[in-house]
Amino acid sequence: MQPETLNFFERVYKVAMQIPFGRVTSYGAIANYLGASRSARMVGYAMNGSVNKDVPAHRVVNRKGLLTGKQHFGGTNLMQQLLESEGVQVVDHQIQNFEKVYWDPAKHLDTEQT
DNA sequence: CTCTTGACTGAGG
DNA sequence: GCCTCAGCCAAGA
Repeated sequence: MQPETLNFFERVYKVAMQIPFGRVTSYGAIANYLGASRSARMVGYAMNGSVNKDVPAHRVVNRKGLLTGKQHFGGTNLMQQLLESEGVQVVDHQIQNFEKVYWDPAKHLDTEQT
């Protein structure tokens, strides 16, 4: 279990940082992994401060594979370029082969996270 | 304590 | 298949 000493945001950061290279996930997936499947919005909200951290927020998109948060990356196509740099094809803010690059933390990670 | 906001999701038209 | 409405939940003022 996660120690409540860490805020909801901190938990999101940890999971996001564990996203493998060239892979992406959805807010709901992270929220579900944290046991807060209803708090998907909170995940994105938390990412707001993750930009300045070691959290690859660009690997986190909504359930449609759309780069909804690209706006928060400076208002440019930075987020898209970052994903393409990792081998993720992105067209018009939308991830191609989303099912292939999709990565579910609850499915690949364990309950333990350092 | 109450109200507002938000990088979401699912259901309905 | 696209658009709109409502629900959920945590943090900040």
